[in-house]
Amino acid sequence: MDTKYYKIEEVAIKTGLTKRALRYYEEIELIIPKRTDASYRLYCEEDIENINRIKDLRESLGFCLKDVKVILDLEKDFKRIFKENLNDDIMINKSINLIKKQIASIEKKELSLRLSKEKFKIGLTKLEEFRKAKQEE
Amino acid sequence: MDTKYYKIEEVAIKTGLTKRALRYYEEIELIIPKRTDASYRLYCEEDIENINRIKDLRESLGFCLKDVKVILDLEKDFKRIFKENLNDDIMINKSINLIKKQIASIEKKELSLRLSKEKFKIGLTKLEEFRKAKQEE
DNA sequence: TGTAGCCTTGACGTGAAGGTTATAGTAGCG
DNA sequence: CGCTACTATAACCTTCACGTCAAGGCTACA
Repeated sequence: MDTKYYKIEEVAIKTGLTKRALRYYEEIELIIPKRTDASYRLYCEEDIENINRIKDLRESLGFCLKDVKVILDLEKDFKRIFKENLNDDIMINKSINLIKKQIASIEKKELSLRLSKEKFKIGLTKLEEFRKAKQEE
Repeated sequence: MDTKYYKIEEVAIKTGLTKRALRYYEEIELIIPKRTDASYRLYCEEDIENINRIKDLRESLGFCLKDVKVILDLEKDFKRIFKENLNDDIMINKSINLIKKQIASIEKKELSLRLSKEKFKIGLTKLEEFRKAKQEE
């Protein structure tokens, strides 16, 4: 496999994170890139996908990096189960339960968002009507 | 108006926040309760509504307290406009634009959540099928 | 009137998520 | 070979959102 690798600055530009953030993510074992002989970090495509995923989970959805780690670890287990055709009941059930929890947490957030949006939309309509009335005054 | 007022501990229990958090919210001018003569904090119903809103905006939606302040201030303006029947074009337009921004930001979050949930659901189905297949082995 | 159980204001501590600065190694180019 | 632009680690600094004492004031009730 001749996978393409990216150095830290390219990744920073591609993802919009800072180099410090990327190094920090390695510090907390969230994204661990390969290294060159001179120990330059080398990120592969999958790393970048995960970094974008992290950005989204944090910025849009308000997960902290600890939560994010749980999610990424879950997906890792997940891939291993299929790849290695594991027959580990305990692990499979653990993964299933964790996924269900994540889905429930997402659905809770979705509900909050819907309600919040409704509130704003009603306000918007009222304000626009108010403005129109004032203009016709 | 004989509004009901609550002391800090009652509010903490009612809202699930800590007393320290409530004091902090006052420190950053997010929720500023009235005071007794002995300067005990007295929260009214509207304060409590706002506190619950803050909880939701933060915990579920991942807004930081600064963002929350912008939103609450917006709602305050909003109420003033109607209550005082203001004819301040600039303020009305500012409010409308801010609300639109908030709605857009919420819709972005909704999209992220939908995608994230889809991903988990697909994974869940695959895992459950996998487990079933293993059990029948 | 005393005392238990609230409340107040400081002031310092803490964990998360990086920012910043300093010092030094490395890679490519003329 | 030297220069420039990258990279590395390490150490310290910052902001947010509170937690945690400490020292003292207020209130209700026996």
